[in-house]
Amino acid sequence: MRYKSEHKAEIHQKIVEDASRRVRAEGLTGAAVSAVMRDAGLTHGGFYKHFANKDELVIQSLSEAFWEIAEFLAHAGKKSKAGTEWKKIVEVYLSPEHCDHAECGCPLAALAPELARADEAMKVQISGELTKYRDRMLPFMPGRRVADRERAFIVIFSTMLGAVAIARILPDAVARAKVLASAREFLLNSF
Amino acid sequence: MRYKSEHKAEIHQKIVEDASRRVRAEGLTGAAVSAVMRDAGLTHGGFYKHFANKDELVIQSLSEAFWEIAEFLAHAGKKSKAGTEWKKIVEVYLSPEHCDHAECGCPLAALAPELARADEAMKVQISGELTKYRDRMLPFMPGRRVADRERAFIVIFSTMLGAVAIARILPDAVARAKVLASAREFLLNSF
DNA sequence: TGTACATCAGTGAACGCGCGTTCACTGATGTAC
DNA sequence: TGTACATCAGTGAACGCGCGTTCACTGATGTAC
Repeated sequence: MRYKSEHKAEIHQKIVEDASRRVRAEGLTGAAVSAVMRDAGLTHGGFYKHFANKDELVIQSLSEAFWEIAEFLAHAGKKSKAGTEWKKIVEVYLSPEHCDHAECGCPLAALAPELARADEAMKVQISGELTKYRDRMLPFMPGRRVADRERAFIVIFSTMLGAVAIARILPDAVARAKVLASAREFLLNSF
Repeated sequence: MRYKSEHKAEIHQKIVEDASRRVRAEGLTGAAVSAVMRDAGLTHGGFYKHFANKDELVIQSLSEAFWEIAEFLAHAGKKSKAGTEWKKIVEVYLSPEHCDHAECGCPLAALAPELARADEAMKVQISGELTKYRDRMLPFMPGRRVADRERAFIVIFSTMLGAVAIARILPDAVARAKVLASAREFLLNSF
């Protein structure tokens, strides 16, 4: 059968978005070809009409993840008045909702060490995505000079992703909330 | 053939230490049964004379990893005078050496999101190891009351593991050093 | 306007691979007699 | 003291499983004549 001209692009995007959720929820190897195709209502054989190989899907799903979270945090930031956007970003990043929903959260909190172990070709792409993410967040970071905001990005996001990563290990919701709250108070009092 | 009474325990420990390195270097699935047995000079079939299953090895290798890094940081801390131990710990944790050698470093920096995705039975054990790690570090943390030191542990280790995790993604050594230095300066000026 | 053909997203059987796990077997040594 | 047997860490072939990937095929539709 033949399809409308938009059809292929829509299916492609559906696969990428599904893979992006799976990768964040289950790890870099969590988006199996047959699983993402099944979710798109197709069979595994058609995968290679959309992607050259599995790595291409992984890269695109990471790109999607970085884009989604940057969009989400930027929107949250924009609701605050100038100079305090970073506080709002800290609050939503360190919220129980973000902690409990890795599948639509920050790929750094969900995957950072796995990204570090990716092969050379993939790492080039990943660090490119990371740079875009940082540049997107930079206008909202505290500090007057660019260098100050770059340093603020590093320490704020390090602390946030570390706190979320630790919290997610804990089985007890109260303990998780305590970790998130400690990191939030610390950061909000630090700039 | 039969072996000396210590022999089995020695081989067991060798397997665990090797698996601990592999897991930190390559991820929670990075210590394949055949690989760790080959490294111990044995064949894969003998594995089940030492462990009930693969999960048991993973848990023991994580326990080993937490123990090793706690030992290392505690020794570093003890070299400093009372009240400043945490500064020494921050320095060695955020050193390029630690960043470049995940295989003998902190399992949180190397594996945190993967630990969060472990199944229920494993997570119970892992959060137990995390608690032991925290209790081991607590005497060195800044703050007079226990609650203060607990909060200090959370924010200091969140920031440190986040910074190391981000740095390890970057292909450029200078950029990595900058991330580590930013986090170090931030923490040292925060308590 | 009607017919023959090209296109191409999607199908599903098949492949090799690495993995965790099982199991009948080996053989050096400690132990019972 | 010498012999028969039990022990048990280690061996290596074999298993099923899920994975990424390939490929001959399908069939609805656009296009050329």
